[in-house]
Amino acid sequence: MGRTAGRSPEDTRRALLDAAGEAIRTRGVNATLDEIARHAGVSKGGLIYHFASKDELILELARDLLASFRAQVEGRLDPADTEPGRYTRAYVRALLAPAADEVAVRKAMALITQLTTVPAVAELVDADTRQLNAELHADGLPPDVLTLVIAAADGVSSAPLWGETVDRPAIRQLERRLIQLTRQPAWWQQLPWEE
Amino acid sequence: MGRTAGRSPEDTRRALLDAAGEAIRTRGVNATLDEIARHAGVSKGGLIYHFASKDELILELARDLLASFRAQVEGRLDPADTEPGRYTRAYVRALLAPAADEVAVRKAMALITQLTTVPAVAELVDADTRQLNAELHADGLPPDVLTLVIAAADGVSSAPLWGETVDRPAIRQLERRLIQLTRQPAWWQQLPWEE
DNA sequence: GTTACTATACCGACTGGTCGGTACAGTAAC
DNA sequence: GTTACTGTACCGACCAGTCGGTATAGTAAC
Repeated sequence: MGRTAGRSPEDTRRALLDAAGEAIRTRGVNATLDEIARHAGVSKGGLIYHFASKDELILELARDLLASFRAQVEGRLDPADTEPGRYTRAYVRALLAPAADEVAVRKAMALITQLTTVPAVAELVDADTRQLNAELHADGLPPDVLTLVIAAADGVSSAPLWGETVDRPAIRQLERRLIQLTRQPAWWQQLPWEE
Repeated sequence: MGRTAGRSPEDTRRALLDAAGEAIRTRGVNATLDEIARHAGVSKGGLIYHFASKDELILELARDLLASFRAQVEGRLDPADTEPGRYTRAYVRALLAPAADEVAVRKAMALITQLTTVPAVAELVDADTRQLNAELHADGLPPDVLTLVIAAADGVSSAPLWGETVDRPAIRQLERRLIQLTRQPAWWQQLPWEE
């Protein structure tokens, strides 16, 4: 048999990556190739046609996730915003914003942690993190404020790892406050010091 | 052969749990029983003697990690501190303090995320998180301040997941500021609102 | 406009190795 | 004699990767 449905190879590839993500997120990296393939409406042979090995599939999935996260951040840059901290604000929005793809972004975090068992992926993630951090630190905010804002954003995005579902309104408020902080870094730095 | 070294069964059990943690942290849940056993200086048969199955070993490891984290938090409760937010402060200290076991606590986070691929562990973690959250919310702090403090602490502890090593001084400062915040929640709530 | 051929995009049966778990006989410490 | 193992041998399941086959689209000579 050949191309049965009117689906383009690129669509199949996409479907395979999505299916792999879904499967690995729930079942871990021991998710079967067969399982992934079938979930994408393809046979195992078809999967292998697109991705030579399981490791390659996983590596490609990792690349895809990192790239899409980058795109999320970049997409949330405010063109009208030229003040220091604009990139940090986009970062916060990407991690906290309750858009339709918010779930996707945050679930991706949980997924990546699974993928890092493949050494090549671990390196990839490490390099990407370093790069992202460098960009954030070149954003013009005082380091101590940046540390807080990044930590808070990361914390919220890591919450689903523990199965917890944080309530939306609280996150929205936190988002607004964090962004406000990047505009008034002095506020945080002037927290009165007792003792 | 029999008991070769003068090691108590409890020590062997401990060694097995530690070895399992180390192996799974680096190689994922597909780490071999044989591998784990040898790393603990025990044969595979010896491992099975203590843990009937791999799932049981993993489940026990998860229990151990959760319990030791609880112990960490409890151990950092200040007996002289009776103000609202005392439990939250212990939580922050447990996650951010640069003690000798700090690395252990934070690495444990990365490990647990691996273990959650076993459904029973996922439930366990979920239940534990819910409980912990309930205790934190019953700590007398305003919810919005609590959200920030928890998120920031979680964020720092999740950083090693991405391979990044955050610099100590920055974390120490953040720790002090977060604890300060729990003592002056109004400060955060009075962050001026422009726009 | 039919024939011939090629490239693409798969299918699915099979294989070879890996790994969890079992079984058991022996053995050293307590 | 019980506990706490060692060491070996083995079974069965599962699974990644291989491979021969197949359907379809495109191309191009005639």
